[in-house]
Amino acid sequence: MLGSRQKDLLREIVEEYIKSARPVGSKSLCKKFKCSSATIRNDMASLEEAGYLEKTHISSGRIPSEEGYRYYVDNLMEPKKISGEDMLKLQTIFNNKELELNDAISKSLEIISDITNYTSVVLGKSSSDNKLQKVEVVPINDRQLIAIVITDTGHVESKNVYLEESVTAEEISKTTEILNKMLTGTPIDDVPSKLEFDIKPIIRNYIQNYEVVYNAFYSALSNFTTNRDVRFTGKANILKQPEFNTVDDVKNIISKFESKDMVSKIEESDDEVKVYIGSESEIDDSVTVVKTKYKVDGREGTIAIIGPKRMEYERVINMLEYLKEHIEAKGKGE
Amino acid sequence: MLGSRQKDLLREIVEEYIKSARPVGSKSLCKKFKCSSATIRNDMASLEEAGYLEKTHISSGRIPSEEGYRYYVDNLMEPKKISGEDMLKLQTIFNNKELELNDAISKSLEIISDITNYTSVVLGKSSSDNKLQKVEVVPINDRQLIAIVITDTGHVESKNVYLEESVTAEEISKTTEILNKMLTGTPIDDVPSKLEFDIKPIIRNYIQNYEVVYNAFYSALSNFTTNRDVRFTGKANILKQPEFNTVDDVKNIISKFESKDMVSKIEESDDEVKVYIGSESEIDDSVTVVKTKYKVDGREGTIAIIGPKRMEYERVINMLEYLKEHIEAKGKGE
DNA sequence: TTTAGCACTCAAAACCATTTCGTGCTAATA
DNA sequence: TATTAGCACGAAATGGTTTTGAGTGCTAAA
Repeated sequence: MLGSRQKDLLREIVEEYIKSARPVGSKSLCKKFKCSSATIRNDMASLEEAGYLEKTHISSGRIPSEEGYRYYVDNLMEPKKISGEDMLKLQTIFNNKELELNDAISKSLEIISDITNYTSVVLGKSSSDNKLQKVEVVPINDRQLIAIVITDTGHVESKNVYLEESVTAEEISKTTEILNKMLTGTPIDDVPSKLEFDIKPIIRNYIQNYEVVYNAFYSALSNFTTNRDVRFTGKANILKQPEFNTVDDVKNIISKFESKDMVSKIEESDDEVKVYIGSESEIDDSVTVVKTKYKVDGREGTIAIIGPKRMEYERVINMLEYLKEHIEAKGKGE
Repeated sequence: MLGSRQKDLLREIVEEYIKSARPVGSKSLCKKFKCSSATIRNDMASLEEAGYLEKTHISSGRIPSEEGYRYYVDNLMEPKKISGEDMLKLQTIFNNKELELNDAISKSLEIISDITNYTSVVLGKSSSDNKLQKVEVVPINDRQLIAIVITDTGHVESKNVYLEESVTAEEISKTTEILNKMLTGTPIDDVPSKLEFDIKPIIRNYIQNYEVVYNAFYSALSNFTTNRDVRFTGKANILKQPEFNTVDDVKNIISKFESKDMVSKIEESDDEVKVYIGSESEIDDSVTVVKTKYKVDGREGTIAIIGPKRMEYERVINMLEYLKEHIEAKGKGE
């Protein structure tokens, strides 16, 4: 167990390192603790023993280890309160009634990225567990239609329908009617099988050239993009952080950011604002991810901030909490 | 004017440098030209005089200048023919009938990025000069609607409509009817003014609580995202190129890639495949952009490959030409 | 027009000494 | 027992020197 001065010391070291990005030495803490550097060194040694501090080389100052950051976040951070300045900047966004919720979220994260120099992400919830509410069909020309699928949560996805031969307008509208009658309320994932087993036989009875129509709609509606709405802001920001100062570091982190499974690693299922430090992030040992889920009338998403482990934890956590609250309030309020 | 051996020499130097990324010296070309290094040096000096070659320092080998690449692309490249291997990889995509055109384009560019280690971009045409073809309105709940706007070229954009008070279904459908009657054929850019001056007075006559309805639709339909459909693939690829070997180079190029006006600099209006070398690219002096416009029944877009100036020009140009052809064929064919 | 030969340049690598920062340890002290 | 002063030591960063190697320009001869 840590003594009280040791806790203070750990906090001081973490915060100093967050500010300066340089290993902190014993001498620099003397005044603050009103004792000699030797005393500090003794405590530092205990903290290192306990796994909360590290050295970059045998005779360097100390930097926090992953566990050190964790302990700081869990036990040492000051009570949470967003700074007035930060709040002000975000407020203007949410006061603007004109802005759609999605745009407001994007804009907020842009601001956060700009003022913190970290990277931010919005990740819309996949629509796979949504239910189909309506299909609209709009003719573009005699061989092409657009099918617009709307889910119960308001998600819209449009698909092109290419007909191999032209089909009369009545046949299209009859098909649309059948699709709506049969598919409303169907979970998106079940649409393909329902098309094949329930709808195909019915269309056959009503439509002359039913194969053309069926094939066209089947290929349009069978593969819904699990296309999530993903918006990154400030990917290049993280490069401003001094920890990325060799070519390899930079290349490595950029590659991670661009990789295909990046998105899956950001998704969050916890309602609280959570902090994933270094290896906990699963993205890269050198970064921390702060993220949370938001829920707006059945529609969910994740918002996340990615920065170096040496991140301004309090500030980011506070901003994210504030943002989450306001997103959910705006979602209800309007 | 360049002598015939000088042309051969320039070609050889460009191609060697593209392969090796290292300045090429006079001695290494002796065997190929069956002469001494001194002779080569003389010709190199002329080529440098003419502006086609450069030195990295006073006693280094030569590298092509921007003009050197330009001359190579315009006059020295071999006749264009895509390699069988590259073609094979792209063919599989276009043989897959299931794939939608947009997906096929994305997939092709993914492949190109993977096999070349360059970055590729698809840029859908902006919808600003499209005309509104239809507005569909779908109720989500009593305070929220979704307005779906479809253009004559098949572009679909959905907007959320938030009502301040609930409005009857009849009023909504009446409004929809009016919108469609008045707005069909209107260029997207003119929608806001038409709403205000033509439609507002009419709605007033038909709808009880017309202000609520009008305000809701106005804020939904007044700002169309000039949101272009932009898809980058392999942004991190360019970092594999040896020219980006200092931290600053890497940071610089990544920042350029992430900057807001990147998109506008990629758009292409020429039907041919065009090459923009270094400063011609307007993105960064260290990159080359190869790009072309494609047109599929009235819908246009740009496809582009971004790589170092030291790019495999022939290969990229050939692939892009092949791709453009097949996109347009597929667009017609189905 | 081509070539051999030579002097010269510059970048990169290797080497070395010096400085700086901060440590661990020991022994003395409060 | 906790703190402190003092000292020897380690590693990184800094800066200067030398060496090496690739490749050039120029001149004079073939």
